[in-house]
Amino acid sequence: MYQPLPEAFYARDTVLVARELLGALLVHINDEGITVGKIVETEAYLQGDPACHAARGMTPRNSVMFGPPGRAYVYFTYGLHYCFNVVTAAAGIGEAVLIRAVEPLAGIHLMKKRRGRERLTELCAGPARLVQAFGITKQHNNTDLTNGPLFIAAAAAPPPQIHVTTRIGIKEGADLPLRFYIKGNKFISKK
DNA sequence: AGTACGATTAGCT
DNA sequence: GCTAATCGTACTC
Repeated sequence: MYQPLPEAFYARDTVLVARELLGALLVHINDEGITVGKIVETEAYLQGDPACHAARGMTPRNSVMFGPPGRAYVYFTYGLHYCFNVVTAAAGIGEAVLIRAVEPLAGIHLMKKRRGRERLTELCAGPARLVQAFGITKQHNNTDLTNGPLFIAAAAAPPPQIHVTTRIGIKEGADLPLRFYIKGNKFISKK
């Protein structure tokens, strides 16, 4: 029913991918059930960008970013949270798009159970929140988003109006306009 | 071997 | 608005 976007979708300019991911559907199927949400907020992390994990060369943690596009880059931060990215561009480049917020569409009961929250706006508005709501774990790091239980499907609606701002929660590169979200959407992580 | 800190969140003032 | 929670990672000595 949902068809994963092909590797060719991810193997393009990272900013373009970040913009075109808005409206696309994040899908995860596991033994607990299926969860689906519309991607409403993304951030691009680029080569030569001081905020990018890959900016200072390859390390064990960021090596996935240098791998083929269309893989999941899941990293641990603040001692208790995970964030989910899609690897973009081409192998060896080290760029990715952080998925920052999703609008819940299906599997909402499961999301509520995983999050321990009832309000829809508290389920998937924030990078670590959506990871928890979708049951994404460190086991998904480096998994193939074009062929597997965790994937992204093409948008069901025409391209949305996009708002561009600076990125959230970073110190270096904080002035770059690399955050994208769907104008007027109620499930954004922050105004 | 030691240490500083982070692409966050929740709860409290 | 402020800050504790919490630990893997990267970097220094």
